[in-house]
Amino acid sequence: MGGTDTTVGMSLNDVARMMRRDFDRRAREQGLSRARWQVLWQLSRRQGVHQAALAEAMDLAPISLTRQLDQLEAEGLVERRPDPSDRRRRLLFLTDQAQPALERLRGLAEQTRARAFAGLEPSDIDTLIRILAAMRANLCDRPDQGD
Amino acid sequence: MGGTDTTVGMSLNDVARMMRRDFDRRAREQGLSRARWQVLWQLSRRQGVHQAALAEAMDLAPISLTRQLDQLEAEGLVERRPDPSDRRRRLLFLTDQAQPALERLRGLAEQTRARAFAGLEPSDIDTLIRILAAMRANLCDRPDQGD
DNA sequence: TCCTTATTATAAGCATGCTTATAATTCTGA
DNA sequence: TCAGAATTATAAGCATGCTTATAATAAGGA
Repeated sequence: MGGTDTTVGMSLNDVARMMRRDFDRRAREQGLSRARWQVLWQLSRRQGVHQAALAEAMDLAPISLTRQLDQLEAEGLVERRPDPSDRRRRLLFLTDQAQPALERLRGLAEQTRARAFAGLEPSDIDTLIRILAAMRANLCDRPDQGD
Repeated sequence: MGGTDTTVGMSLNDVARMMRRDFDRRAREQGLSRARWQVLWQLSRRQGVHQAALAEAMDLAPISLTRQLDQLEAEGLVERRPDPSDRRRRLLFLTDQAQPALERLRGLAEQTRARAFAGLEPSDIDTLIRILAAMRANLCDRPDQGD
């Protein structure tokens, strides 16, 4: 019993789900979900990465990325090219089509962000960013870590 | 372009997912997932509520709760009783079996919580709780809310 | 060299959230 | 009173995360 109520974790999860829902409602008409947009977003700053590295950067199981990439490739937003130096790998690139979609969805994300943080002090948001970074580091993938 | 990077929302989502994963790994051997435990947890403080009200309290779509309750009922942890005053409703109660499961899983949640917040100041955690409460209020279900 | 182990991508199948649709019941207002 | 609207629970089917398993390839050590 560390003192703090375990509900902090539940709240965090709830708020994340509510933001996801808000964004996905906005993005519905655009035909791109939050999850797929996030892949494009990450990829835009790591062109030429291979799938395992991108999955690690996003703290996602590689297989969770595979299906998103299948769809994004089918829609012509992402291209997979063989890696000449390692035939197991496939390198990832955005296509020209991806750029406008990225910008459009960035605008929607900003709307969700603005709604979620309405009325909060900028210093609070900075604190939140700092706390989340620390938590991410704490949780970064080592399955067997006790109390 | 509101100034703040949209990645705050993505980080929040990532961290929530990482906590969920950490908890579910611990809980696997107990046979109860985080989602179902959370239903028990909320129910323990609202015995006799009907499903729509519980869903609203958890900011969940009612149907999302239905399936969890189906399973919890099948496992003997939850009981649904007809509401004599409204035949559409079914009132929810924990069974005696639920209490030990609740306690066990509360311990696991505390482990995940401790890992996630390791090294953070208690004042930071208080700030986080306050920020999350404000965000939840901002996001509370009114689908059409722009920038 | 060649056998063993690790890495990469993927497949299969589960968990849990969602939207949309439906049936039963209740409420409401002419 | 009774027809139409709202509420409650549920079903069907999709999205997206996971674990576990598999096939191809690479790397490393006797």
